[in-house]
Amino acid sequence: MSDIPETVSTIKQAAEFTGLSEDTIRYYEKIGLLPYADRKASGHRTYSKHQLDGMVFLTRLKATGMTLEEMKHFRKLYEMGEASLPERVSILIEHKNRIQNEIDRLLETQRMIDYKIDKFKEALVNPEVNKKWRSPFAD
Amino acid sequence: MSDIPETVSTIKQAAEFTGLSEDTIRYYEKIGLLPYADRKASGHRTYSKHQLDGMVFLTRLKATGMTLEEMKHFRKLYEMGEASLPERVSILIEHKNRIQNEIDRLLETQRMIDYKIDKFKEALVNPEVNKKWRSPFAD
DNA sequence: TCTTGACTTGGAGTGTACTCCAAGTTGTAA
DNA sequence: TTACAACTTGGAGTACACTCCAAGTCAAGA
Repeated sequence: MSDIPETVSTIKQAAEFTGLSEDTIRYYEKIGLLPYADRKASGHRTYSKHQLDGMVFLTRLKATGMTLEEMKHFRKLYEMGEASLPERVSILIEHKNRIQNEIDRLLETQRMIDYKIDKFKEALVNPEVNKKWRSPFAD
Repeated sequence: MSDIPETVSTIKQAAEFTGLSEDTIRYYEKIGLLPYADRKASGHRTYSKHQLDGMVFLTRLKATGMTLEEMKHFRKLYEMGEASLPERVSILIEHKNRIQNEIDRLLETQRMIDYKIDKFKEALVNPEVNKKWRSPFAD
């Protein structure tokens, strides 16, 4: 049952892999969203592949609207171990529902934009349309 | 060719209709995203139905990731009249594509969350799974 | 007329999430 | 060993989008 040695990355490589900036990674560690990273003798941070995967997971949650505070809470549950699994599942289900609502809103706005594009194109072909159909835009 | 009289709203009613706060509506006017509103003799703002529709359109663009600066640009084009129609169409098409990319990312994250939920549930039923499958999360 | 609530302005303050900087240390290649 | 890049820290600064406040004006009902 020995640990499989994992290749280890510098913060620069971690930034490249995750798409986060080095400053952002340090910032996430500073606010407690990422744990205090392993260090080389020099004090330089090192990251395992597993940790990089974790960071990518974070970027997904963030990109889908989860706040840093919510992610910190999720992380805290993770650190508490198996007992927190049910709550972690329910957080993920809740977040998935939020994503679904967001998708629905985006689709609706796409339909609205399509409608407007059609009207604009009509107005381009026949300027009279423009007189009858006033695009509602904040005037 | 007389103007159809439109019912006119106070800023409070505008806020209720659009979901924006009164402060936000004044802020949008202050930064030039909304034009200087019509006033009653008292100086109080008034809004037509058409203007309210325009504000709702703004909230849609905002909710789908357009920045206030981009919306200001779009508004400026609108004020320039018909000559700007082609650019307005291309901005909307571009924005629609951004929305599509966003939808794709959201769907992908949903699939990832489903995968994780499955794994969590397996771990709940059979704690041994938890030992073998380490959730990558920033550790 | 009095009171209460809605509205006005300019400007200051807030929350989120970074982003940058200075000053110092470490790693590597010539 | 001398460059020079990469890394470290704490803390300050920034961007965006509001949000709140004070001090004053206006409107409508009892």
